[in-house]
Amino acid sequence: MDDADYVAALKAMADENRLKIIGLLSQGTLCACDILDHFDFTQPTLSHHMRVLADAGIVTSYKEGKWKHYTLSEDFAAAFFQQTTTLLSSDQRCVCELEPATTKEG
Amino acid sequence: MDDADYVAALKAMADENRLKIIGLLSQGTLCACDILDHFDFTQPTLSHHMRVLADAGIVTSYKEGKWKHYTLSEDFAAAFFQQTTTLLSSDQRCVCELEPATTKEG
DNA sequence: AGTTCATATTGACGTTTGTCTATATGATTA
DNA sequence: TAATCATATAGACAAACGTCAATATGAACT
Repeated sequence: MDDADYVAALKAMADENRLKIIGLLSQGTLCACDILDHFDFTQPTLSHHMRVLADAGIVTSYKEGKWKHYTLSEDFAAAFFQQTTTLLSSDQRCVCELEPATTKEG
Repeated sequence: MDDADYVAALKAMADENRLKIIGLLSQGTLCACDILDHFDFTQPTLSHHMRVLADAGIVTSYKEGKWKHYTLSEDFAAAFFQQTTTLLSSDQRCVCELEPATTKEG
């Protein structure tokens, strides 16, 4: 997980509902239908949120017939902790020195 | 740091430039003018970013004459790590059970 | 008192984001 | 084959967001 991945993960986590989804999945694999039961928003909204979390590398999924099961990515927690440690530790190299000053292409 | 504070912190961190500011400040206190030297954006943009970080409880500041110095909040790192641990640990209570289902008033 | 410097505030603008309704797609069942 | 169920996609919309130029405010200096 490099700095860009860390920012992407933070952006994905920086939504109340997506954070709750992550918390649910930390307890174990769930299908979309089970996840949806925990919220008041519509199915397309959930589909959108799961897409955001998957694109950020936070969750992975597999199909089982009609059902799609989601689970937290295997190495996400460790990588996120490691990046957070790097960011907040005063004896690490400054994160601004690890990236070129140029703007990333969108 | 409760769940709402954690979401607020994540939102504040979920910007590439603000994340770099946090990284800079993890090395020690800096005045706004020194922070600005590390970036290409304008002074009002920095002021806005610092406001966001301060409101999220990530940085604190003090004035010294014309200068305003910023520093990471004393307990931010520990609190952020603690909340992250709670979120991602499979043996903790689910974060969705710690909050009522009602939408927070904006 | 006027000037310079450091920083905050205001308002505008283009972009991004969360949510919905409607619809499409794929799997299963009768 | 049609109906049902699970989920993704498309498009619209309002709100939020990052950035800028212009301006205001406060501190220090001359």
